[in-house]
Amino acid sequence: MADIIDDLKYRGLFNQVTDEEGLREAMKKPMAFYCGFDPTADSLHAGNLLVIVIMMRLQKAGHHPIAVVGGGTGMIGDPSGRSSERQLNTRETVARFSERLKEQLDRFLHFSDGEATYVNNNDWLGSLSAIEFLRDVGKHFPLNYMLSKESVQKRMEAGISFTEFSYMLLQSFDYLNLYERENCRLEVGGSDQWGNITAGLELIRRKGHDDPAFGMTFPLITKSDGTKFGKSMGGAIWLDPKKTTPYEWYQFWINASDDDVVNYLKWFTFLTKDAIEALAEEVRTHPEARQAQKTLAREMTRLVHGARALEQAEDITSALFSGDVSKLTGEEIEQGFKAFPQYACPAEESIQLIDVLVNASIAPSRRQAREDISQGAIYINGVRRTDLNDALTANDRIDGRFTIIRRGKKKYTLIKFK
RNA sequence: GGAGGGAUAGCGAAGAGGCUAAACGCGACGGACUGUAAAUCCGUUCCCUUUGGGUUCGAAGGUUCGAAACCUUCUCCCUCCA
Repeated sequence: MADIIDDLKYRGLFNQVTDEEGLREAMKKPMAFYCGFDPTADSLHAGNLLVIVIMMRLQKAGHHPIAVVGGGTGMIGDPSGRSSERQLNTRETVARFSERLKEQLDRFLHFSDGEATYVNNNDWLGSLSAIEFLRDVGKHFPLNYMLSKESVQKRMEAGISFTEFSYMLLQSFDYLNLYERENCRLEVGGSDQWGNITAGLELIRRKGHDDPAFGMTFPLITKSDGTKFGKSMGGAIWLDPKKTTPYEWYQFWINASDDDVVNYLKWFTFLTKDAIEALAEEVRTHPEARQAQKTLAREMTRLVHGARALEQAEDITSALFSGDVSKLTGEEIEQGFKAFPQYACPAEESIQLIDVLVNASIAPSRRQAREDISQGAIYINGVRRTDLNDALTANDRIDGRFTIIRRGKKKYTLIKFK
């Protein structure tokens, strides 16, 4: 097995480490490491996946992952990388989010069979009294040290509450706890976590622990065009199939630009260096074949949603992008179109196309519907319709039940007749 | 408390009595091209079947044949002085 740190460096996932030589030495033996996840939503998103995959890499290299869900710190809010104060969530919300994250993380790291450990820092932070905290943690941090942190500095102008200011102490207390209870020797995180990680190491040192502990960060990833990674059509890309269907997930990755796709392969897949370099060569020589994008989409969909969902996503993709949806059977449509908006329509003899578009929310207004039709944006079962007075009839129903309407290049809506 | 400046379509920003459903830029959406890419080009972007109609320019009143534009009051924002 190649050196994990070298592998991370190759993949562009290495930002900085507190003591590289020391860590390399320590990693010759299996070690426990941790990474935190903030319960700020009811699902992890594509950006979080990077962190998960990095944990999996370390796990594959023989180390033991501890995933910490911030049920306690999530009550406070991490100021790192943020320009304004966080809106606090209720106790119930944080608890619910935490539970979701645990379920999602389990699928990748496998807590149940002991391959990884799950903890919620609410377990120790929730019952911690203010007095204890100030005596046992706060006493070890000079105010100057805290004030000089970048996360705090950046907020001095815009304002920062005492609550968020204190956040770093809570996270360092996490590390101390894991160090003492789980023999955890490494904390990893995005580069914005450097301040919090080093604060943890500081606390461990000041508590008189000699056994070395480490911190390592990876860069915050960006797209080549400078826009934020992990967004599509304004919305975030989630791991939860109810929020982002496997088909949408597959589409998100296959739409990666040539400039980004090789990076994504390095960051998110477990393909070897040789395999990645071969695909990079493909991008250079045969960009139109989009081998790299296809491989990426396949890998990511299999990883997150499994082989069966991948198969479905590929089936839907080929039907939709060949434009030949009319060949699909009723069964296939029922399976495949779960990913798309649907509209139940009364099965009348004939319905004005414009009315259908508006009723099914494909167009926001009749005026817009007319415009779409006349501009050639509307396809019924794969066939363009440009007549404003066109109507849907029984002939337009596949299997007597379905009509597939496409607006623009790839927005599909399934009309179900009943 | 005093003195000014501002509020215009998703956002930014023109307009200072009729030629304004409101320039321009961005965004968004369509189309062409293409590789489900990028770039580019073209079109649309308040609502309604119309070279036509309706409802808009912070809110409410008023002046006028006619107001986003003028007056009054109110609400909110910003700057300066205390």
